[in-house]
Amino acid sequence: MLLNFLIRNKHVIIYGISLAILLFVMRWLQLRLIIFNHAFEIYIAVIALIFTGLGIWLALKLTKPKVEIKVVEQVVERVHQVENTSEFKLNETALIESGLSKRELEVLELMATGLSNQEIALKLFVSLNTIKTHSSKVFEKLDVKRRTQAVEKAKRLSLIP
Amino acid sequence: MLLNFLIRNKHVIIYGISLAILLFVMRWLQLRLIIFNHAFEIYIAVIALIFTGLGIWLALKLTKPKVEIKVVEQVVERVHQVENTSEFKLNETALIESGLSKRELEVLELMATGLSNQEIALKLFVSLNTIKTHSSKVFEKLDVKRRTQAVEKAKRLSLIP
DNA sequence: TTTTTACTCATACTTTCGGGTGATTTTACA
DNA sequence: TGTAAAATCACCCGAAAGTATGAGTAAAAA
Repeated sequence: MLLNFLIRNKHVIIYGISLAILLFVMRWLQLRLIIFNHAFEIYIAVIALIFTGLGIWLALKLTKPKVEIKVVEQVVERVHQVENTSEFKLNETALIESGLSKRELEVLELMATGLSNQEIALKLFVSLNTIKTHSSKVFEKLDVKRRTQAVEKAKRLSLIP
Repeated sequence: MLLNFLIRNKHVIIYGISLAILLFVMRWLQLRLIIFNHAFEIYIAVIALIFTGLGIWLALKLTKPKVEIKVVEQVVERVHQVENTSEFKLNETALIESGLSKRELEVLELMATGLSNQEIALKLFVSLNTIKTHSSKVFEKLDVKRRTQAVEKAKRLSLIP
């Protein structure tokens, strides 16, 4: 349907509309900037910067991290706490068993670095509420109550370095 | 050296030069495009597109490639609770430098196990407020803002296992 | 002996966390 | 193409964490 089409191409449409609006604004701005010397160059530079930023934003937003987790075989369990010197080996088995999703693991990792939920949200380009949801699920899946416990347990299970 | 500097900032330099050239070309193009109606809009659109592309390229170029996790087969030996031969060596120097007192270090250690302030207070037979005071001092001395950061930093400094 | 330091505790206040609920949107897959 | 899981976001509310300030006490250092 048309509606479906519109929804599916939301990003593109928003992008197009933004571009149109920007063109209009720029056109309007030109009328009063034109009186200055080099206004044109400044104008172009501003546009270039804005759209470079937009491009970066687009790339970050639309790029999907192609992370795939495949399980072929599970052999044995047990964790070993080798005093790692720079060599961290993710315990795939424990990861699967924990049931953590990609995103949840990502949040957990950032959590372990000591970031607040707000900081994590900013880093991942999502809202604070989203991070709260993720972290809640992490706690649930790791069967802990606090982020400090989650980090401690995750390290013990070699889910994070 | 200068050469090194140039190489290291290759991307930025190329970007800057491209921008300059583009400005120049655009300026030149303007002279013959200006005669058409809406030439300006076309002009801007072209710039917008080019720089959007540039932004995308930049983002893709500067962003670390996405990771792909694959599990094929795990050969894990059973390590039976050899569970640390306790090879933790406290970094005395770092401890002195940090200026942490005995009690503060104690609180920090319990913190690292994921205990809440209330739990720590119960464990040490002191009031919650006392623990809050201690933890505040710990954060201050470690120059961090949150307990998760404190734990992370303390581990890095080998103040705790 | 005086001073300093560590430890203790309190009150008041702000911020962050975490639980609970519900909803929409993507994505993957059968 | 419909369904299930994952990801996103919102709002409320209570608990926990953290800040600021002040203060009393005991032990160590001067």
